[in-house]
Amino acid sequence: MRIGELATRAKVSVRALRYYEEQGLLLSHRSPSGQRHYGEPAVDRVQLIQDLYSAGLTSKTIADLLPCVDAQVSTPESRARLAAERDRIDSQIADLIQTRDRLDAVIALTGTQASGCAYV
Amino acid sequence: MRIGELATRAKVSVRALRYYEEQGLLLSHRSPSGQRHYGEPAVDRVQLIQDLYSAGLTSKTIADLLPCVDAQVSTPESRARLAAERDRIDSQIADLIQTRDRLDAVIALTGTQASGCAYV
DNA sequence: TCGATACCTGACGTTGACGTCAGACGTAAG
DNA sequence: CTTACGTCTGACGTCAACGTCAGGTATCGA
Repeated sequence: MRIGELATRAKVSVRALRYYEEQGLLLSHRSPSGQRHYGEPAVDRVQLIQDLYSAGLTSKTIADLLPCVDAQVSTPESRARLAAERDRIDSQIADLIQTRDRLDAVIALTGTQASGCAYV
Repeated sequence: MRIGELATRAKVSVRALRYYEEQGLLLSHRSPSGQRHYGEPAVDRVQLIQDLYSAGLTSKTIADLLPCVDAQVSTPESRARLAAERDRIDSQIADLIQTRDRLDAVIALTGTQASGCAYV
């Protein structure tokens, strides 16, 4: 498929896909005229890239780690890197849960007021 | 305390504190010469602000919601806003857990290789 | 064959949360 | 009183992940 279709199916912009390629996260076959073509697995890969981005990983980190995901091989360094990122995400989850609970408490408190309006 | 001490104790930069004030997230008493002074609760407040930032809230959103936290009062709109942000954080947590598990799987796979080095 | 899209490569613009620097004033220790 | 450090207000710089625009080429349905 071409870049437009991949963008639609993976729900990202065409610009984002070109950016991923620029960062070495996504490969494409080029037609003789230079247009990018992708296989089916590209859809999942883009999704994975998005997930890693939204988990707070940077392009460079993703570029470092994706080869491990691809080849399912790792050097001692990349294993450490993977574990470090996993731990970072773990503590990020813990922080988020704390913040969510704090928001919940606020909601509960402000909810107890009958109408709870500031200018009653 | 003055801004430098607050920065140290809350582990943020002086610049960040001035930025928070600029965004309406943090108040200060000014000495006659114009220097900022803070009370003890400011330390916790800065921590809360940081938590909300790292949960993905924007300055404006935080500025909208902090009055509810302070006064423990809310309008119907702010209650909806609080709930919306809470739900966003919830799904963010779910996404992070998925990504973490995916990383775990990768670690498990690459770990099975005895030494797992790419250039064995 | 022709027009409507889709795609290409630069390259500059955007946004948020600060970093950093300049130039001037405040404050505390000796 | 001086010296050194803390603080002040602008105001420009930064960085990542794209958005957007310009000018030209490709592809495809009718």
